[in-house]
Amino acid sequence: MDKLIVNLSEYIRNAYYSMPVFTNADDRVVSGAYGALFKIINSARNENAELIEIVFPADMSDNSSTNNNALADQTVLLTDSIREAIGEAVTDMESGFSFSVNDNVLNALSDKLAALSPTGQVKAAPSFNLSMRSTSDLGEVDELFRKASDCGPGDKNNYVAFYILTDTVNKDDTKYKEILGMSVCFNENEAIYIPVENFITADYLGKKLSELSNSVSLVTFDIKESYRVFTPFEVSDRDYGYSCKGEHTEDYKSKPRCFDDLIAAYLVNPNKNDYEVSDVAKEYLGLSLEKKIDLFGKKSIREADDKSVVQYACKCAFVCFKAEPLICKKLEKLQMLDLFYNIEMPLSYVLYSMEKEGIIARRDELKAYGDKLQIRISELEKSIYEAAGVEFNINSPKQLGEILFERLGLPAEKKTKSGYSTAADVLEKLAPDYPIVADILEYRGLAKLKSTYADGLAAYIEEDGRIHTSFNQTITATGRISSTEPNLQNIPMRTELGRLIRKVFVPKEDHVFADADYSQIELRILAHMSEDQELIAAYHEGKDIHGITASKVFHVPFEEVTPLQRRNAKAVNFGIVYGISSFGLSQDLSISVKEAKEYMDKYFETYPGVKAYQERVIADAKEKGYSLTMFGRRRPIPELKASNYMMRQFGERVAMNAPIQGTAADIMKIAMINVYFRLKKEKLVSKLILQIHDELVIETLKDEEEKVTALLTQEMERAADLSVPLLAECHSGTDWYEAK
DNA sequence: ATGGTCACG
DNA sequence: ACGTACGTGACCATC
Repeated sequence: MDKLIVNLSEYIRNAYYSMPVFTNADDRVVSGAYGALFKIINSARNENAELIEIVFPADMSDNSSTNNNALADQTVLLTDSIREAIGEAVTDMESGFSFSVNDNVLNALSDKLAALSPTGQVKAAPSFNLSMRSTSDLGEVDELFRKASDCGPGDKNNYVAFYILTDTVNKDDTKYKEILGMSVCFNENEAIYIPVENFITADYLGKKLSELSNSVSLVTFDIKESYRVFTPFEVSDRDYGYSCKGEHTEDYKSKPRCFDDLIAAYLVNPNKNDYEVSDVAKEYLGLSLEKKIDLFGKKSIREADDKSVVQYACKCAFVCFKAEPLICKKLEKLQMLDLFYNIEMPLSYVLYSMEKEGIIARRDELKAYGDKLQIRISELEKSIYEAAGVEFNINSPKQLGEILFERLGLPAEKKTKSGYSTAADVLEKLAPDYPIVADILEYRGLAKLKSTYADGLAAYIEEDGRIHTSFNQTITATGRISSTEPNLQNIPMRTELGRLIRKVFVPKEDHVFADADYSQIELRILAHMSEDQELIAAYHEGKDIHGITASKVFHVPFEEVTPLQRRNAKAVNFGIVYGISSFGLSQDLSISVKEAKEYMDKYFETYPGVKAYQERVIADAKEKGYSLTMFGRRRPIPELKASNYMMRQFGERVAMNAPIQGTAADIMKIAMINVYFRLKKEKLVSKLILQIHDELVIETLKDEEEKVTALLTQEMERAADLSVPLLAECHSGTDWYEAK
C-alpha cells in the first residue's frame, strides 16, 4: 500500500518561506497552509497514495514551535482544515494522525484548498524597489534632515524612519558596540545611508535626530540602542505620570512620538525570540532581507564591502518605514496601542538609562570571595577523588554518573536522555548515606558560585568600575524583562554563602541603595483577577497570607497553624500561580501525588473563585487562542490546540500563569516609568539601576534617602488599582546584601 | 550547537 | 501509559 508521510512542519515552513505572504478574506495569513496543502494533494495524486500520515516532528511538539508563531498559526490552520475535510476518519497517533485517501477525501481537501486561496490581499511583491545610496557630504546631510523635518503631522507620511548600524568590536578583552552609520527613509522610493566619518560623528547624527523628534515622529528598530546616540524630545519633555486608571486610547499621532518596530512586533507575538529586521520584513511586508549574520558573517562589518553595507542599512530603514503603519494597525486592532505607547515605549528609555548607569562591583572583594571558595573547592576535589578511587571531571555529568552509579554502584534513578541524572534532587536523596555525594553537592554549589559569579561577574566590570548589564525588553513570552551579559537578575539569595556575593555591589560615594520589593504581587493579582472573595478577604485580614491560607484550608485557628501546615499552604499558593498539577506539587513537597491532590482539593474548596477563574482563563484562551493580562498584553498559546496531550496540558498551565506573571510585569513596568520620571521631575540625582522582576534598586544620594524611599514605595504601590492592597517594602543599605 | 545543571523571581 | 509545576540566563562538557 502506498503511504504518503507528510512532515507537516517542514511542508509549512517551505511553503511559507518560498512564496509571497497572502491572507484570506478575514485578513488571516494563509499562504503557508495553502502551499503545504497544495503539495499534499499533488503528492497524493501523483503517487496514488492510499494512506496519508501527518506527522508533527520534534520541532512541533516542543517549545521551539512557539519560536515562530506565524508558522504555528499556519499549522493550526492547516490541521483544522484537514480534519474538517476528512471528518471522523482519523486515527490519532502519538504525534500526528493518519487517514486513508480516496476520491472523496481528495475532493474535500481540494475544497479546503480553494477556501485557503488568496481572496484577501497578496502583500507587497517581494522586491526592494528602492533607490539606495550613501552620502558623507555635510551640506547634503543637512538638507536631508531639513526635508525630513517637513514630514510633520498632517503630512501623508508624517514620520521618518531611521536605522542605526552598529558593529560589535572586541578590543582588549572587552566587547563594545561601535556606531558605523545611520540610514534614513521617509518615502518609499529612497533611503540614504550616512556613514560616521570626518565631520559627521555619531553625536552629530544624534543631535539631528533629537531636533527632528521635536516635530516629527521617528520610527526605528531597537530604539534602546538608538538612545546611545540621541534623546528624543518626547522623553525630555515628558509629563510625569502614567495613569493606569481610566486611560483611553487617544490619537497617538496627534503629537510626535517614537515608534519601535521591534517592540511592536514583540507585542504582537511575544513567543518568537530573536526578532531581526529581516523577520519584520518577512512577516509584515513579505520581503526577503538577508540576516546580518548571513550577509556579513562573523567578521566585522567594517571589513565588508561598502555597497552591501549601504544597501543593508538602507533596506533596514525602508523596512522600518514600510512596516510601521502595518504593525501599528495590528496593535490598534489588538487594542494594544495603550500598552505600546504608554508603557513599553517609555520603558525602553528607562531601561536604557539603567544600563547606562550600571552598578559598582568591587573587583578586589570579588577576587577575595573567589579565592575563599577555591580553598574549599580544592579540599572537596581531593576528598571526592579519594572516595571515588580515581580522578575524574566532577563537572561532567556523564563522568560523574558513571563513577557514582557504575563504579561505586549507588542506586540509580535513570532519568536523562544521555544517561544517569545527577541533578541535585537525585543526589540529595543519596547524600545522607554516601559522604561522597554530600561532598559533590557542596562542590557543585561552590563551583557554581566561583565560575558564574566570582569569576563570571569580574569579567564584566568596566573601566568605570561598574557592571552595565543589558535589560532586554523583547525576550520573554510573558512580558517580563530579562537581563544578560551579565544576568543581574539571578544573583544568589537563597543560601547565606551565595548571598554574600551581594556585598560586592555597593553604591558610589555619598550614596546608599534603596531596595524595594513587592509583597506577593502575583498572588495579589490572582486575588484581584479571580475576584475570589475569600482570598480578597484574606488579604484585607492581615499580612501572613500563607498562614491564613493554612488556617482556612486545614480548618484550624490561625494561631494554631503549624509550621508544616504553613509551608504546605505556601507551596500550594505558589503552585496555583504556576498553573498547578498534582504531580508538580508532590515533587515540590516530596509527598505523594495523592496527598498533593488532597491539598489542592482543599485549597479549591477554600477559594472556589480561584478554581472558577482558572477554568475560565483556560476556556477563554482555548477559544481565543491567546491569554490576556490586565493591561492588554497578549500571549498566543498554540499549544492548546496541539494533538499531543502533554503539550495541551502545558498550554493550560501557561493559560493560567501568563495572565498573572504578565500582569505583574505590566505593573512593575508602570512603576518603573513613574519612578524614573518622578525622580527626574523632582530634580533628584538618585538613579534607578536594577530591576529584578518584583524588586527595584535605586542608587540613592544620602541627602535624598528619605524622599527616594517614600517616592519609590509610593509609586510601586499605586502603579495599579487592585481589589487588594498592593504593598512594597523598602530597605536601605550600604551594599546590596544589606539593602535586601 | 545542544543538553545538563543551577542561579534568580 | 505517558511524564509534568511558570518565567528566565550562564557555565560546562560533549557532540
